[in-house]
Amino acid sequence: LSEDKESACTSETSTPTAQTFDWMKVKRNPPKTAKVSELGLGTPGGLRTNFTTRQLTELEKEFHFNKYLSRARRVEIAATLELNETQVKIWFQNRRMKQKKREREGGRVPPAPPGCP
Amino acid sequence: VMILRSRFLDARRKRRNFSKQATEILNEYFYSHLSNPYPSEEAKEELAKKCSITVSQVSNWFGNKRIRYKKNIGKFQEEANLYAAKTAVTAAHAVAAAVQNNQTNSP
DNA sequence: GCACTATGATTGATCGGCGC
DNA sequence: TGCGCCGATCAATCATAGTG
Repeated sequence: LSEDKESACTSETSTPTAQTFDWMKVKRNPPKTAKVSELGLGTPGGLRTNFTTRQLTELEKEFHFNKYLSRARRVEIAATLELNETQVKIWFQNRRMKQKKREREGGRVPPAPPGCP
Repeated sequence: VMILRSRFLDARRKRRNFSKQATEILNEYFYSHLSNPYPSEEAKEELAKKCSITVSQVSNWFGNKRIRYKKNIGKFQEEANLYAAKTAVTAAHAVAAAVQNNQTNSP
């Protein structure tokens, strides 16, 4: 028994469909990615950092060893890979979710399709 | 640097577009819930079954749809009206049925 | 065949809620 | 009051499929 009460800008003059609901206005704050050196160096804030192959490889390796990181380990990895502790923390969180997703609905459907080019 | 791209030449590859009817079902839901196009987990499962795709694919579809829709509402206006009309017909049938029922049950 | 657009998937990061 | 985590979502991008 739940109803959505989204606000709508009813500027309709002839078109029944043309409302702007709140979800269409949602805007995310830009990433605050600072960096190891908190002074304006390295990553220009507001950009989605692209991890290098080396960083991803190391993170992946660590993940297989531990699904969760201790504060100390996080600091080490962040320093080694030149990333924020936050970035490492977020990476692990996303990685765990990815893992869960695979286990959940990725448990099958690998049979060899009959169609062959 | 460019080699970094080849790093993930993994899954995104072989991509299949969903069937015409699957897209039809997803769009119907999207436009009939345009005020709040966020299907619940249960709704996603139901849509996934009807469309013969996974729940994740349903989530991806709605995620992409919402972002792309609000990015350029005008571009989807035609599509929006199309599905709005479609659901309107359904509603009309319901109303007609109600009226019929009402007339036969009015002393 | 090739340029351009439509579309499904991936992913670093954000948002709101929860537990400690 | 703050922090880490979860679940969902955002937003930008990648690579491919479809269209002209």
